[in-house]
Amino acid sequence: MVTMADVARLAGVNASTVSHVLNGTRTVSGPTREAVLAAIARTGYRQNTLARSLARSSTTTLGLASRFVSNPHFADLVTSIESSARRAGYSLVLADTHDDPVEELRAVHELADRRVDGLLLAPSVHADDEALPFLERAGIPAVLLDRFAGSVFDQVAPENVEATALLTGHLADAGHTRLAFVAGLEGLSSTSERCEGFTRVVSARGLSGTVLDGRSETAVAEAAVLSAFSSSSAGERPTAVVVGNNSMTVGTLRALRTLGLRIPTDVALVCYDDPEWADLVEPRLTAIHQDVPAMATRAVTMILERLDGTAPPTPRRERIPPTFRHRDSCGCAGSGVSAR
Amino acid sequence: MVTMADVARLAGVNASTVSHVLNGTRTVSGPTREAVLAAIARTGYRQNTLARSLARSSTTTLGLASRFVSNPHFADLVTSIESSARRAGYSLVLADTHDDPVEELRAVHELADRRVDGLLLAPSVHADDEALPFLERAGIPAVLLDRFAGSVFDQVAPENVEATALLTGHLADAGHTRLAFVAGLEGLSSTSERCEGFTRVVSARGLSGTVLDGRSETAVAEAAVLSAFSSSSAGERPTAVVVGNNSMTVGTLRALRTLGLRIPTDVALVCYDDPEWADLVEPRLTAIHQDVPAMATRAVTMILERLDGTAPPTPRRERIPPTFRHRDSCGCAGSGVSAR
DNA sequence: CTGAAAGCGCTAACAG
DNA sequence: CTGTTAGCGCTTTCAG
Repeated sequence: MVTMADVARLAGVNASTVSHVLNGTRTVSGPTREAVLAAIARTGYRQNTLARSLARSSTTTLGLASRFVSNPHFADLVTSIESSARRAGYSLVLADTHDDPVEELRAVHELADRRVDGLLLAPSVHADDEALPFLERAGIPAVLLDRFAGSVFDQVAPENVEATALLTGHLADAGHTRLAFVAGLEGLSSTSERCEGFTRVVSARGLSGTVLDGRSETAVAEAAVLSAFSSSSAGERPTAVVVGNNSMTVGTLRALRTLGLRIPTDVALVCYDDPEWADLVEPRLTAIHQDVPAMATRAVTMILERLDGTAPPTPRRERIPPTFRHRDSCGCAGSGVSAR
Repeated sequence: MVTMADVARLAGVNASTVSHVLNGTRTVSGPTREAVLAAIARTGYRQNTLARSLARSSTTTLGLASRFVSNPHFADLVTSIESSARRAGYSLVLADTHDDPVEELRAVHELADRRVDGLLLAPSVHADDEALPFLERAGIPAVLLDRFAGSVFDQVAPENVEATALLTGHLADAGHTRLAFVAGLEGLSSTSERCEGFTRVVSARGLSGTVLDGRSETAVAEAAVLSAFSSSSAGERPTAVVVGNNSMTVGTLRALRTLGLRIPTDVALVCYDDPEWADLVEPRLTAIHQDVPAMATRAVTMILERLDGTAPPTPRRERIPPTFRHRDSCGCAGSGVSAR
């Protein structure tokens, strides 16, 4: 690879001059600049970001640590983050946390070792134990994504409690009295918040509410629903179910089909998260749609503000409001009226 | 941040010794190693990958350049690549090509500037013009993913021609004579190959085959199908359609529903790509399922072999065989028999 | 307006 | 078994 020194030699100038024309960091005379540019063109010189980063102790890189696999929003998330990041001149490095504290710590270490300027983290269940303290100690600016944890970093997540309460209330309004909730991975703030929304409505209205553990996974949710619905007689089983997220909705649908239960006739269904195919299935799914791109770009903005010092001194906690998509799977009177 | 020199000082040794215990690159006496390790623990020292990479001229980083947005396989792809990469000790840096030659070149430059050791690229339509020659000139090991382009790099992609021919033949076997094909972005090898599979069967059997341009996008496909099916009378319009990929399947389904056409009664449907929800819609989709994780891990293996010199001198071109998932949307006699 | 020189934090001969 | 000494390729004072 051709280096800056090579270019300098060819242009008959000092390396520092080459650096300065490249970075526009001091005024360079017309002819000199031309010579340098010519030499660059002739040699096909490309700056070595590594050396540059080392010298400036800044990498213009953002790290994203999140669970990759079985995260339905992952593609959206990465796409939005990458584009806002690179609009600001930053690259993106990834590390998978697997939603496991050990892997998460490894991921965060890895990113820290690569000296990312800032870090976006979807905190795992026990992020407060190791990962967050490490980041704080290391002084790495971070924003927490999708879930809340600790209190020293900026956080941005969708609103969960009210949204799930809305979903639950919607079923109750339609006359259902025996409800089930398919819950996500235990310990995540998103899980407990959605659970809270469900429980709140159930107790406020004196309904019966069963919470099933779907562990945020398709297969687990499928098994949980299968066993819950097949073990109870038709007169006792829930007549409506609220699903806690995307992947578990897939599992729930599979389970109900296996059981031969029709939606919404035999059991009504509503879900947190609005998959791309929500309006393609029969019946179309009534769902809470979260604005992943908004959350992603907001997170990037927050981290950039931390980096350039324009952020407020105290950590921010923000909620992105989701929207209700009223379709047919709820089986309520007004079903089929709105939204696509 | 604490540096290696700090650790060395604290341990009462030379920096090189610290380096060697960290890398296991020469034998260090028990006590010395202990001292170093203790110092590392006490200081919370973390290696600076930047400096290390600069000194070793190797970053143990792989770059992935691909279209992010509206790539249904993206999440799978990244997940698989990241995990195989990090099993081998490599990190992953991303850059979005947007499937546009200009953005692609920018992406590739960016990755090159970061001195990735190897590059995985889903080549855009005109990758041969700029991006590939650049990589070749720069001597950056690369493997092409998902589509073929040029002939100097290793390539791995799903089989397209036979798979699409199979899909088309399946419809023909069921008695359809007027077929339509919703094609992807023009210029991609995957598009032309799938088109070829369709066309081959259509002409071999003397059928009528219309090719619609869906540009690999949901909305475009939707519009194309909408206009094609509404402009022709019931007696002339295709009775079966083959869709070229995932995103366009969504568009096609939406269009058919808008038109009030029932599947498979009014029009039979089969598609290349097997979305997660293929068995959740009514009717369940008959589809070609490609093994994205297999392709991803194979690509990583190939690049690693290039890096450690175990790869054959001549570029490899490999196909990952997809599988046929026979479900109900084809409406053929045997429908509903197999697969979930 | 431009050159010289010191360093960023680490690795890797080269000595001993 | 361990210390010294050059770099890796760039940025950035400091002079001039």
